[in-house]
Amino acid sequence: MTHLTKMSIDLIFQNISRHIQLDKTEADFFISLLQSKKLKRKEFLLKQGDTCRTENFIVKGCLRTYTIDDNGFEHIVMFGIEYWWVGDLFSFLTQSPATYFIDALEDTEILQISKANLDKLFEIVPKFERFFRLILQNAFIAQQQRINQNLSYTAEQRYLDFITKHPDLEQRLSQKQVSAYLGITPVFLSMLRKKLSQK
Amino acid sequence: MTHLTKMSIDLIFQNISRHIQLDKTEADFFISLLQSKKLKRKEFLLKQGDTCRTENFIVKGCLRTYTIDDNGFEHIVMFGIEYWWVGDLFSFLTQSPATYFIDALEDTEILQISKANLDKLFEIVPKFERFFRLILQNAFIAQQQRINQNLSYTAEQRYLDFITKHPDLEQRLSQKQVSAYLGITPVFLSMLRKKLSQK
DNA sequence: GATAAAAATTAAAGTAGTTTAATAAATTAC
DNA sequence: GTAATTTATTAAACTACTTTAATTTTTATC
Repeated sequence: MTHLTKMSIDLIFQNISRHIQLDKTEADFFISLLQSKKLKRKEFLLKQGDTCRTENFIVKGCLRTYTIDDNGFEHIVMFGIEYWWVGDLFSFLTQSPATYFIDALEDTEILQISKANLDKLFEIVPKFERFFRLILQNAFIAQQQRINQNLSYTAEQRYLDFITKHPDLEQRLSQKQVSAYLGITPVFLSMLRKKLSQK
Repeated sequence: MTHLTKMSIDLIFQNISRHIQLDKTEADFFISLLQSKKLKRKEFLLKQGDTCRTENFIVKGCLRTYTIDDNGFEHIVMFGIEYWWVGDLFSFLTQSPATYFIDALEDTEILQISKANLDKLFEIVPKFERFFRLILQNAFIAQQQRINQNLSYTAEQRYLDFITKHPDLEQRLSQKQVSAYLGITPVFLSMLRKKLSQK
């Protein structure tokens, strides 16, 4: 745990002010509930089975939330980059063992809020109920779209959609990570890319 | 639009009181914002391209939210039964054309709240921000689990998981609907069932 | 209660995506 | 800066799931 920088504070308020307006007292109180943390590439934020004790706002870097199946294959349920909130929500809310692993794909800096502090925040500044409802709404809609695409599209269509919708992310990720998100093998993604490049 | 019955009012308060507590004035105000509607089996609540003007609480019956792909196949992103809220959230929030079709798989009764009335509700009884945040949290977690299963499991595993987790639903749905939810063809589901029954 | 329509079953041929394995290219680490 | 490790490519054999089509069973309709 390191000291909160001015830059990271600015960044999180930039995110928050898109949804709710805070006065000075509310803003200061919110900041007092946060802790800063840095993760080296490949370092874990959460391991399956541990309890997720914080919700995490990414100031800089890239995280992935994933599982490992019975055959040892990784499956990525979400990536997180700057401005995203990440965590294992179920584990966080119920303080029960986590379903997911979360680790850093780049050196990453996050701001953390504990469950106790978030509960306190909701109680003292109820506006934050609204903030997290809005964040959740967006995440819910994005997830529903992904479910629909997984049902409706071929791997090729999903890949094309991914690079169109997230050109920024595609730059930062290895093909292995992209394939683990799309639900195909790295070998097949390589074949798709070859085929598409020949068109 | 029909009159709100005592039964449907009781049912929605049963749902709400699991998350927030209301006094008489708040409860009466909430009820004044609702409208009741009945749908016959096969009737549409929403069609792709139309604007989703209400969020809908199911009092009785069963709805499905789905898309139709370029080849005319239906893909179900969610079922809704008693106590569930359904709608096309993106279309509802932005009042833009809907992505999804929603229709009734059984004769169904719902309670509806319009966007204007929900906005008013949040303003006058902010506790409802919390209520919808909690509803959304649960829906988000369930969707994330489904994404993970679509990535990690074979069709057989997903089917077994579905009937274990939703034995009630399985009873009420045709195999065609179940297959459109699992992301496989009705033919393949039939083959799976035969194989499993022989074990 | 007969007829029509929709859903489920079965089988056989076809295909999108996997697996395995070998090689090449890129990245990491000392 | 070189060795070691990880990632990407390619090809060939394989399999989970689809497609088509014919038949049976169930459900809906008047």
